[in-house]
Amino acid sequence: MNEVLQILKKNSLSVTEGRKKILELFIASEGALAHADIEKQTSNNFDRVTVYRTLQTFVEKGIIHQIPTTDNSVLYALCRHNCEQGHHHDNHVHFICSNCDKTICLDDVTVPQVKLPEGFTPLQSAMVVTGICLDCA
Amino acid sequence: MNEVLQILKKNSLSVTEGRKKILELFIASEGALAHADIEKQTSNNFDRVTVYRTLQTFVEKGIIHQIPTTDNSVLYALCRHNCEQGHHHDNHVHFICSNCDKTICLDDVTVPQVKLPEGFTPLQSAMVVTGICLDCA
DNA sequence: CTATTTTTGCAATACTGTTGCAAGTATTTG
DNA sequence: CAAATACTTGCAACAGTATTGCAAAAATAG
Repeated sequence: MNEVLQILKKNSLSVTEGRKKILELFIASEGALAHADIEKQTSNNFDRVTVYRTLQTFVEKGIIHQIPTTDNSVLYALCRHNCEQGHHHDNHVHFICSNCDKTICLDDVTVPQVKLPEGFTPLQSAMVVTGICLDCA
Repeated sequence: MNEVLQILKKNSLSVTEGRKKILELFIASEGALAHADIEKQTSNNFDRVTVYRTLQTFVEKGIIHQIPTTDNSVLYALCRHNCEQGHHHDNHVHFICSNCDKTICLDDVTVPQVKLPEGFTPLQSAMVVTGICLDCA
């Protein structure tokens, strides 16, 4: 409960109902959340615009990070390993369960380096693995 | 030119203007294409719906594959290494240039295997690397 | 060339995301 | 603690993106 306040303060964000609620959702949820999930789970207590802006703010502050998908949706997840200043978000692997459709951050699995062809300079890498998760096994 | 017909026949698809044109676009383009690119480059000769349906059909047949991104757009690219039946699409690395914004399939760079925590079974892996490409170096 | 199957385009609809601005809420400071 | 300031929210309007049903048109099979 206090965790939420700490995070907001630490990032010099005003403490508002919306931000508290949305942060709590992320903390409570195991996996990643899409914008639509959040709207549903807050029972439309907040304006769509507010949710968009809150997510954007959280991404900028490095509180959450975005996960790439192939289905035209963007997923968001908490940065657990207290990443600083919005850097280093993408160095863990994301797992999407094809059974329960949950997206899980494998915080302990780092994205391996790959050898790129001559002339390509890597800056950031993202990796998404699809398969069957722990709960569905 | 004939390549296009071959591909369509091989997948038992009717040969139509739209499909031919869109396939030609993919063959001509080095990188990946978004739905919007295709609409622009066909000068709106085809209905938006037709483009959507064509892309969907091509994905189902395994002619093209989707590339995950974090900005709510889906990119499509040709499967070069004649993947069969829609399998094995995601085993090469995709590169997005942060300078020119092109997305390039690195067909020769395969996605490395990662060790997942106990209980997770991988089926498919996708990897996207962001950085500076050959042309922008 | 005709019959059948497949694909297209239109219309309607729904979802997703963004911006400006006024009103409201949170924080700062004296 | 109250007033001043700064920040956040909600509304309205808008733009872009994606989906579905159905009738017309085109492609393929016989």
